[in-house]
Amino acid sequence: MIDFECCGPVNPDEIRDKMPLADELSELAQFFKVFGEVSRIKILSALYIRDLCVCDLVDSLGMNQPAVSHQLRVLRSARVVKGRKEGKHVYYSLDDDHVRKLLRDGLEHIRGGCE
Amino acid sequence: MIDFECCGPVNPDEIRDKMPLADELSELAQFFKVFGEVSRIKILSALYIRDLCVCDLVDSLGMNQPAVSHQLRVLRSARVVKGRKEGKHVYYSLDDDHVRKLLRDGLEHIRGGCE
DNA sequence: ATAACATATAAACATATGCGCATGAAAACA
DNA sequence: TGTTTTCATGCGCATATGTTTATATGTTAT
Repeated sequence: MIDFECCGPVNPDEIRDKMPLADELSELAQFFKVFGEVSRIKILSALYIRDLCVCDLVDSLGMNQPAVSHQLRVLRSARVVKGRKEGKHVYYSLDDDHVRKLLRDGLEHIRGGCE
Repeated sequence: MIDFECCGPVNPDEIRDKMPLADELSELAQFFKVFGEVSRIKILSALYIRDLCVCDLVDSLGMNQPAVSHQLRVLRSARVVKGRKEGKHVYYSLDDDHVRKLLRDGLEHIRGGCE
């Protein structure tokens, strides 16, 4: 009877009660997922340097224009970047300092920051 | 001729030079990707409360045992959690305060933290 | 040693997602 | 108005990844 009955002094209900709501967890995962793709990280790290229009991103990153647009759409939906129209161009920028901070912290961490 | 020639006063080389190395970007994306899945976020948010063994996680989260083990493997590989063996059980915990901080910041953000 | 339990792993399947191609929409300019 | 430019979107394909089922590994207790 492989039933995996539990064991320790832990009450499952106690854990569940202390955890964030299911909706919040979904949203949180969705938020992190946006940062978890190389092409999007590339775009974000470029926008970290300065605001750029789509064609700038295409030229700087060596990606297809539709690919850039597609990922920008994902980033926009997640409110990670925002775009402003200037004439023919649409200039994109990181949405807020929170995003900036997250990118900086992430880099620090993988660069072997303090543990 | 759909060529998407560029435009602004931006030198593509300048952007590329200022960006992190390709390897770092890959690693960074990989790191964030680990947090970008509901099942993993669930596990992490449970471990945020206290160290737990696999069967505790199974009971608390209502996930399959192999599913939990599988995701723990991913988390372990990314050095996001670590496990210590105690008798029959393997107790898992968040790897370091960096992870803890990231989870807290993420939650703050999606809960409509200051912008 | 055998049985029971805790965890890890393997294989198969379903789903999600990124990319490339073609096209569409909107704006600037002739 | 027609053309060019810039960007967005829809579709199809290939791949990656999560979940489930079944099984293997390892540990404790009888």
